[in-house]
Amino acid sequence: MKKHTTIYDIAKKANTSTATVSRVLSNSNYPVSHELRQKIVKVAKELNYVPNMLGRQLKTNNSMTIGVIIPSITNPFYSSLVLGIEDIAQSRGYHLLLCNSHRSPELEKKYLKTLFEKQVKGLIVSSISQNHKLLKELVEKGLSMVAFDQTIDGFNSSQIHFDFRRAGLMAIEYLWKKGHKKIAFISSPLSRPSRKDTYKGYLDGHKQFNISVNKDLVQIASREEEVSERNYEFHNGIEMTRKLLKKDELPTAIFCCNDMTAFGVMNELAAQEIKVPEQISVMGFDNIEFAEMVTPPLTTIQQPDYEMGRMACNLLLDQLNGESTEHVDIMLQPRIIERKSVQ
Amino acid sequence: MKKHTTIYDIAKKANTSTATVSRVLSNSNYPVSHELRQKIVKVAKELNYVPNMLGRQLKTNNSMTIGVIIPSITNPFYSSLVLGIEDIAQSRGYHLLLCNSHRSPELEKKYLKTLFEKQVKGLIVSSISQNHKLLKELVEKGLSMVAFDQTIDGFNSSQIHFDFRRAGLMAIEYLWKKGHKKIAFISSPLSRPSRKDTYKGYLDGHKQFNISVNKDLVQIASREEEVSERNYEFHNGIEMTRKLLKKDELPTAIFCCNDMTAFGVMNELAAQEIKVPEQISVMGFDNIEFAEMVTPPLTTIQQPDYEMGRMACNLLLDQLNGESTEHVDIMLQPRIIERKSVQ
DNA sequence: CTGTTAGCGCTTTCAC
DNA sequence: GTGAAAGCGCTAACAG
Repeated sequence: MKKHTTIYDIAKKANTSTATVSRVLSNSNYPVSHELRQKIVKVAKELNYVPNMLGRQLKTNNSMTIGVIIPSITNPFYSSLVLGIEDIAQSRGYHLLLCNSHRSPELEKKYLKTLFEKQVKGLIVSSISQNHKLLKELVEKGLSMVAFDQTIDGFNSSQIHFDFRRAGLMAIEYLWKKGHKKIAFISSPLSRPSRKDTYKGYLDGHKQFNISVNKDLVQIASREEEVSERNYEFHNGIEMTRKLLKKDELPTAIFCCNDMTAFGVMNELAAQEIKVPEQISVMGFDNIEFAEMVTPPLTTIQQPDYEMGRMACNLLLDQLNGESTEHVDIMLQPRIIERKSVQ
Repeated sequence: MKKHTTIYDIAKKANTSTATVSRVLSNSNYPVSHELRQKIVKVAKELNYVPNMLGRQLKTNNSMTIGVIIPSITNPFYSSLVLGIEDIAQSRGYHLLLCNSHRSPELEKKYLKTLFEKQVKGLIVSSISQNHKLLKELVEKGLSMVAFDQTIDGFNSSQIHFDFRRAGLMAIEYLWKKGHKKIAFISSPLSRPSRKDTYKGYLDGHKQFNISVNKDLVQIASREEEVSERNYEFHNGIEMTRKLLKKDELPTAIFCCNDMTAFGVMNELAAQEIKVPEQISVMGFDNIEFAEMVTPPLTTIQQPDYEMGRMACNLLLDQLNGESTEHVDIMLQPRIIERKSVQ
């Protein structure tokens, strides 16, 4: 584990200056004679030179690294999102610092700080915190960011939204057209704006199609997710279904706040020997990869996770590179994916 | 987006030197008088100081960042692994650079190089490349690494293995004890040592329990996964099941190389109206989160993904911090998770 | 305790 | 085309 060779070593051996070596080895388009150039490249190879990017980064104040903060990579929605982000980042020469906030505002805050200290200039974040003071501060200090899921107003930053409210409405419309009038809603707590909007859409749909809302059919968890809990959504789906099935009036269809919850619902229905979709239809939300893998394959609403990731990253990098200074606000539209869980 | 304040600014305003400021602000245990210390902290706050870690990193030659290279974060096995890694990294003050190799040796190589240039001193890798020349070079140059899945010999690095061969054997033993004698094996290509070992275990089991191996029951994909293909394992499971069901002799149980493949198998069986487990039992491998969410819940072999991630990261960081210089080789043992897909 | 100073490895004026 | 030299922001001898 000896000393690494630096451009200084190369300059010495090639009888030239560090300036010229730098010009050649950093692919600058600064003119350097062909012979010298070749010599430098040759010597660099001989000495087994590996550039130390920290030097460059310190000098140029550009770390070519972006940060990503999400609740948990274990959630397939986020893993697809991150894959999309990383694919673009990689193709444009950036690396990606991954941070799982575990839905903890404290952790999120810590990450925000340390990423910024590491000179991350671009951030893609699905913020859990209600308090955007720090985020705002950082943006003022020069951080570029693209936000997901949550409307963060009051400062300049691009945002990618998904029309949850419309999605909720579309779900009800779809179910209503299939003849359903007793449609349950099963959800984890409405602690995120996205969930609230989905629920609003559910209500919108009832109004629009003149279906009365039966409170017994709305089962929203009151208990918040524990930070370290695994498979929370799934288990909550089970729990809420049990509650639902104890009520006097049973639904003919269940609309779930996400696919994992829907899996829990289907699981409990199967346990109680209720056939999906023959006796009760189930509709999910997200269209994660597994939605097509369960039996019956889940009818759901697509959130274009991978594409959202790519889009977010391109947006961010354009912004970072000054290729586009204006901040965009994108509202992606839902699409229903018909499979077999709704009849 | 003005100039950031540096320790120099603080030193000036607090009438002291950068050395002292650094001592205070970097939590060094170097003695500094209480008054001066307080003053520095106060001024730092006033000036809204944010340390620039690049300076420190360049100086100390320690980036407090580790790299992770995996095939794809979209695979739930890897996302749990990465979560485990990140949880430990975070708790020990490190950040994590995530790289998806997409099973491309070229991409893997590129990541290896760029990570090293970024002064990443620790790496956790599930290598796809057969050629470990570069990896070896980097380790010689001072990179610490922990490898997964693949035996990389010839140089010092910790490795975490899983006993795939024994797992294969255990699966057959389990199935045999349930009375199965016609056990199919469905797998993606045996391009990774882990898969080969699983298959060896399958054969071991047949030998041990005196079951003759019927080649018709062994369906291993010949077509390699395309780099950008999504849900490959799932679709391969479907495809191989179709092939299998065309044969004269049908199995009473199917052992799959991983859970995703098992989902494909179950899906196709359902499509052909074959009941699981009444008519054919299905056994998976990995115990990803979704294994308990499908219907029927999948009986499978546990690979302790999250724990492996934590372990790998702790190992790596101990090594980096010189807390343990010896390189460990760990072989984790399989455990059968009984659910409902085997009868 | 405190300050001076010399870099870490690289880029980038600026002068030649 | 080329090189000298001044830093980027920070830490760590070393001297006092």
